[in-house]
Amino acid sequence: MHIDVNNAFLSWSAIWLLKKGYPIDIRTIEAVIGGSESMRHGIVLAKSPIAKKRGVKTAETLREAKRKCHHLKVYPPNYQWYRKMSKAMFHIISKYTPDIEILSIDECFIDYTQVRNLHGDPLVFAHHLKEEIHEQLGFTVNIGIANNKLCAKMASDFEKPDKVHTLWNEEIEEKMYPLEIGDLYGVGKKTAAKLQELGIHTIGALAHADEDFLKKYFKNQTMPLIWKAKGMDDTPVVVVGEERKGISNSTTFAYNLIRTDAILKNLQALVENVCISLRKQEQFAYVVGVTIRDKNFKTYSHQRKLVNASSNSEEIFEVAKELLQEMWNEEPIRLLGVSLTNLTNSCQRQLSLFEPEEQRKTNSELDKVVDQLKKQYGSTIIQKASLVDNNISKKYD
DNA sequence: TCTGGGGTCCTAGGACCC
DNA sequence: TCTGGGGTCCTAGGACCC
Repeated sequence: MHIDVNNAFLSWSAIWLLKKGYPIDIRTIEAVIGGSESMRHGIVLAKSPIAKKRGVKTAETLREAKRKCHHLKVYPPNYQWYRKMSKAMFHIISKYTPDIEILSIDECFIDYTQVRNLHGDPLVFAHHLKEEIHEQLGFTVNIGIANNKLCAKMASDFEKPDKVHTLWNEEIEEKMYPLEIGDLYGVGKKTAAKLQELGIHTIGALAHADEDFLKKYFKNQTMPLIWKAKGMDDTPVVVVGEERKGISNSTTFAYNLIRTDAILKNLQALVENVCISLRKQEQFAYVVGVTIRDKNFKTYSHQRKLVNASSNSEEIFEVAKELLQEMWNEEPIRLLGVSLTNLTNSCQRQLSLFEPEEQRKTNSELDKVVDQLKKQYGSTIIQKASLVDNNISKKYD
């Protein structure tokens, strides 16, 4: 089964606003959740059903959305609250099975096969679960039931909101083949456009397409594409642990940055954020990456593998600075980002002949003390003097 | 006042090795 | 008659997802 919150951010904000005494339920008006335009974060994060009916699309600019929807109301996101609602929902679902794969803040898969004998008919169960979430938390979900994850995901996307759908193997031709090619999970804008050009407009057409013909255009991706179109998927439900494959933090500035000192200060703040997250989960990173986007929206990234995995803010900042310097062409910078990947749990070190070991130990002790202080007294209790007044605040703290 | 932020996975090319 | 073949690792960029 795939469980998916209907208009997650918007529903969750609606609940929060009602709780605070706001007189209207924003789920019932022309509304979106969107970023601040003056901060240049002005895109649609979630839309109400009526806004959707007017043609408003997720991720389009607020300006565009307002053009389509004259009375559009825009509300800011509240990530802390979203995380609370998300946790509460997964908690309810976890009561029924430990086999839960959390895909994102608002959706998950569960492997019902394992608990079918316990909870009975899947359709009956899904309706019950949907109602329980609605009654306890106040928002609706869609649930898709199928023989595999791909089809369950497709099914939960059928008619919304507050619905349970099945997409059993024998229903694939009837329910999935007529859909547009872009509706297939894993087929995005680019692939959809390529397929359309080749005359393939529906999922069914892709399922029946000539393999050799497609291989000329999609190479290794051809068979996975066709399998998906046929509703084939044998990936298991994997209980996803807390550990991530990578950690990143990026920010679009309200104004393009051109001064080196301002850019470095922001780079350092981003490094601090990702390092703190990394140390929180007691991991170390082998690869440091820096991304910039210039005023023309062109994005560049450089990354470097370290000899020794690290979680040390100073050490990683030094690498990040080098990466930035080697790719920055002095163009005004719109976005700056830092990523840590190739994470590991242990930090065995190759001792260096040249690196002073004492300095390294001091740095990591310093990190520990700073982390502890932040944990005990809040994240604003201590910070680097160079970062005072920095404009990157931790959104997810 | 155009165009977020956090992810995962894949590909292609180059360096390097035997 | 110049320049094979198999492999690994690293990096930059892109597609896709919510």
